[in-house]
Amino acid sequence: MQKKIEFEKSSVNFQISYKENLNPSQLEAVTCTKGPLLIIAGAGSGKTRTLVYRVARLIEEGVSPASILLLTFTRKASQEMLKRASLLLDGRCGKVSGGTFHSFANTVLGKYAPQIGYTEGYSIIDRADSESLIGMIRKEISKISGNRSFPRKSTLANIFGTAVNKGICIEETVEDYYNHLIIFLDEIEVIYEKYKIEKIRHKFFDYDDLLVYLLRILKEFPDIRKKISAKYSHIMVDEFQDTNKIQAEIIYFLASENRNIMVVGDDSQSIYSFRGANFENIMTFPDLFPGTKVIKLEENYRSIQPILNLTNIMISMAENRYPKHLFTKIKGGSKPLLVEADCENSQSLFIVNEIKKLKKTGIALNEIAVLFRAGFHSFDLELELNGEGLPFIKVGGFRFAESAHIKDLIAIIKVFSNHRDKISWYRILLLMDRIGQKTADRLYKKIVEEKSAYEGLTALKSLKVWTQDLERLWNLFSFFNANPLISVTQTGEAALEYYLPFLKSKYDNYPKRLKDLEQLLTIMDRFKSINQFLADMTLEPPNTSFNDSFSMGATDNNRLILSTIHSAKGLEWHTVFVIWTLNGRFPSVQSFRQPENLEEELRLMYVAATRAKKRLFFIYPTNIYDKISGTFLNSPSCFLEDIQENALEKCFINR
DNA sequence: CCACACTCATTTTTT
DNA sequence: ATGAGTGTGG
Repeated sequence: MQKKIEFEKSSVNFQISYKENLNPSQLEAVTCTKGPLLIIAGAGSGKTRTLVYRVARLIEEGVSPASILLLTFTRKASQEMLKRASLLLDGRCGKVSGGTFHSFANTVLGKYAPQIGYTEGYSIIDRADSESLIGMIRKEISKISGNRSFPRKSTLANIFGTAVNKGICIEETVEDYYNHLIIFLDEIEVIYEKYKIEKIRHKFFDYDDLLVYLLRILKEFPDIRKKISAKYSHIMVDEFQDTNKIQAEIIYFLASENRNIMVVGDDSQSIYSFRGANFENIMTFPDLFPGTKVIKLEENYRSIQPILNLTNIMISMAENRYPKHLFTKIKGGSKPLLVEADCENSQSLFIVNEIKKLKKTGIALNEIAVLFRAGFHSFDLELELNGEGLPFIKVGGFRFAESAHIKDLIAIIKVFSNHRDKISWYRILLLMDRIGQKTADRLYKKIVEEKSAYEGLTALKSLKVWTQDLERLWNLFSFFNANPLISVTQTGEAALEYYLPFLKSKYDNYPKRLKDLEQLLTIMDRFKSINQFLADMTLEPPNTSFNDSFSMGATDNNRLILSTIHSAKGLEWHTVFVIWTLNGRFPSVQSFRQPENLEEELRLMYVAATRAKKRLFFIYPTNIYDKISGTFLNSPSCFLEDIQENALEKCFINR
């Protein structure tokens, strides 16, 4: 300690006064810039602040920005941090390499994919694409079909994802997590093998592949590993509790040369185990990197004490591996409130009412959030908010990029970029009249024989099925062909012109969808190349749906936030409403079966509660009929029911 | 071979 | 409310 202070005084003159802006633990985390470091950061303990200051500190110490790697959960998070660091220090911070594991993998693979046989580039497929590919294989295989209970393509995708992310085989996955499907094990395995082959044939990477292949390159090519890991002298990983085994291994190899690796996480906030995240990663980190220094951040700067009292009780119900006790210096405030409503609509009305009251006391709408377990939980509330003219923005749940019309338009652009893309061709062809499965199949086979989409389409001209739709598509591609230098947006505009008739005939709410597509065109404006746009769309799809019936123009950023809890990670608001805290819904009925699932639900509730700065409400409707169990759900979430009145106030409301 | 209408089962969370 | 499978008619 003594030494460090002298060092700070003598050798470098820092622009920023770290000591005045950070508490002792934070300061230690920021100034310890050599060797492996594990930060256990409780909710609201200034984790982001610490990362931001550490970036600035490293740069002030003379580390080149490009050799700092900041891996975060979403790209928005890293951009936000680097922006804050830039404000703190200067523009150099913006040059730090930052992003998600997936986008980082994409950058590396862009350079080294030829090493693993992907010589002519690749496309990244999102979840929906990978499901359609699986669906095609599934159809071929299930001539045995007629069996209704054969798993759907989405279930199959889940099984495959779980297997990869947990690093276990299909058999084990089915046994452990999908035991009711064990009778189909053979078929599932066949489909999986075919899926892998198809991906390679089409040069597709799904989300998991990005990580898998990155790891493979790091593992199997020591010279490349050396090069990459030497490049990044300092690595920081945020939300480490939500990384999986593959990601932990990637970290291990990336840090192999310099060993200046800092990971930040909170085992109590691990909420992604369904995706293979393993908070054991936090526990085993010190074994992976001997000599790891562990620092705990326990002072909470976000919430008032009454909220912390409650969340401390909640998390004490979990098996806590790194025990911590959060405290705050923020005084006063009122106890969290648990509200029973007699039906879903009175739950919504209660919230609308409270929001109106808060507005009157001067709280901005964007300082208020309503959080829920699943995307559809907010439907009734959305109607009510629309009726009241309260503007809101919804984050999480159904995604903009996954809606059919967006995917349709993107499919056109995709086959332009990669004319072998089977998934997209099917999408485009099946839109057309008189073309179904079989014809699409035939046409696709002919198209891939040619060198480009344009030539492929030209080759179809002689066929009987040549229709007006195909003629129009051919026109579009000959336009692309004749104008190779048009911008991304111009490409999109031309594609939209082609697509418009389909949009009109397919959807009766087409003006609304057209607005989405126009929105997409403005997004495209930011990109220099089509491939960059496509990669970005899949790696970081816009996560809000434009529920803009009441967008109200200019007040854009002053809107109420509706969000899934997963999407609310890391954020905070003055007031938080958690809805549907009904036993059987949250925790969900399914999670009662396995204790570890139940525990994850508890952590999820903990994450929701710790988002609140000043006021916290839990609301649940009663008398909800549950089809699965055939009973009526009436009690509050078991995570809240037994908490005493001195930590949680309770009340009832009726319409 | 395709379109359309009907049935049954199914509902998290996301890069 | 939505998707996937089935059956029928063009």
